[in-house]
Amino acid sequence: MHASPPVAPPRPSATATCPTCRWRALCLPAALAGAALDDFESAVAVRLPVPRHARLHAAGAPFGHLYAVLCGEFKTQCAAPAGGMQVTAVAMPGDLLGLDAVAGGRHPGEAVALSDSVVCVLPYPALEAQLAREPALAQRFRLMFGVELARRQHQALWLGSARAPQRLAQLLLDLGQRYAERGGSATAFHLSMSREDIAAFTGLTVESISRLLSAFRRDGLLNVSNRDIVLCDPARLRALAGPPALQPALQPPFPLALPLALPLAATA
Amino acid sequence: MHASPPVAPPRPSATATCPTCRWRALCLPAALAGAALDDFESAVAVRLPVPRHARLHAAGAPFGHLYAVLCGEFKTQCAAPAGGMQVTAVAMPGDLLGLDAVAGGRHPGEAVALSDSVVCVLPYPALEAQLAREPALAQRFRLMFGVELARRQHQALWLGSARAPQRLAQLLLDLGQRYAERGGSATAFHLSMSREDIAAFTGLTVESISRLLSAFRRDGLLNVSNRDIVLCDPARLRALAGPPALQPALQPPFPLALPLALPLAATA
DNA sequence: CGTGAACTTGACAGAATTCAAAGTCTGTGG
DNA sequence: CCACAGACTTTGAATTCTGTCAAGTTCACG
Repeated sequence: MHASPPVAPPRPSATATCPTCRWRALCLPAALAGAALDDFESAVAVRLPVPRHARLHAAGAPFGHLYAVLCGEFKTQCAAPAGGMQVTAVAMPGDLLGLDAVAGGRHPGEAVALSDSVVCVLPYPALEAQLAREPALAQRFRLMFGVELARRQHQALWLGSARAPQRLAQLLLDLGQRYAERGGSATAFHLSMSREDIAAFTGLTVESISRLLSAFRRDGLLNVSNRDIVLCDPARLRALAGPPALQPALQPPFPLALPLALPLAATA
Repeated sequence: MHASPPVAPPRPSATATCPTCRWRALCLPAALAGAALDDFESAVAVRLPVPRHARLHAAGAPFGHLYAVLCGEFKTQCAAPAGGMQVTAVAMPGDLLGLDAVAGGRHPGEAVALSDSVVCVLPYPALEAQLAREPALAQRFRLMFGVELARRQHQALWLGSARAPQRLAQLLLDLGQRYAERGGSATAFHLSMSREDIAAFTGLTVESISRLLSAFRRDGLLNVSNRDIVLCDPARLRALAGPPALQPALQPPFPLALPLALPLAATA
């Protein structure tokens, strides 16, 4: 039992295609259909299996492709000032990897598979060409960029202002929500991250994570055995975690009707 | 003496236009010229003065426009779980405000002017229309999105893994670098943020900031009197701060020549 | 010149890390 | 199938860092 969404097929093999992909609605080609979708499919030249613990790309590697997670999970991590690795993101099926390299021309961190995974390789120059041809695709791309940005911002929010228990609660709820979006359970799932990964993501130490999980269990908030976790009291966990990230409206792209009202409240 | 880059004109009044704008190379229309630039200029319907401490938009406000900072500085802040405000970003001339709202359809936080400022209001629907017509503009937009994403990621990195002195050093160096990019000094500038803002940005308390500034001064790293700061020993400060964010290559968009090499290093 | 906000400094308490050790799981090879 | 080695996880002190509380000081503005 490895794959995280319990319902997921054990290995949607490297022969999948966008038109039939289970995760298309979450992914970049969500906005496409017909010929445009076929075009996109042929631009996605390669489906690349990445075994657990293998590195999809190194830190500092030149940016050539974006990757769409087809199956499995990834972490991206950067060398932290203090010597360790800071995990900056966790990617699930449908998520895009490599957006943080668009600006710099190289990947700021490395991406490592947390479980046996498959990615779709999107050569960026080819993708850009298609973005220029397909406004709907370009819009979708901006939306996914925006989701990623909002996610990082929210992450910076709680990394900066939340204490240890809030941070862990935030992570667990976020994982659960994302599993739920993918057809799994929001309250019972398998942790693909080790305690060390969780620590590196929350900005805490392994020991703190372990202690917190024990404390949460004592308080009846969750049940955890090895890497299988059940959130028994999501409501209380949410209360503990504080305000959630505001939900990205992934479906409705943009309603074109906005009066140019310019409220300017002075706060003096 | 308010404006941050000492060289800047005191008030590039609301009559400026993109073709003559001092910050165009840093801003969205950097890639445009001629008729396309004029088109963009006419889409930027309004230049809006925002007095110090006034709010450009509220938290949770529906997303209608992006804002380009023409003059002055802004902070964006969100309500933190613990009750206070967490400052999530500082925007300077040429920067875009509101990108974090593209995905959610509403602004996750509020934007407040740190000094008397002027913004260019970009109605997002009109901008999207133009992005569809002008691939160069769209590419530039993605680049700025990417810079913002990389910035947040780097921020999350040090918020998660750095101790208090590193965090403050990181902020001061980042501010200096951005002033330098705008024609000011990287080592001597005016802090438009209050100690409270600095604390809310670094995830520390006002008292810690104050103590750290004093300690840095004792160590000969900097000189600070009120809000005027001079970084005396940038090298040592950099060493203290740890690895900097990798520099976004803002000028060269993308070299179109990338072999599809797929290295797959196992880290077992 | 006075008032209030912003900033600085000190003493103390609490939170989280560090150091240290024991316990548990996983996968390998017999 | 079982035993073993190494990695991962848990738990327990002691230490360090940062926040909290409580002054006092300086600065900006009327």
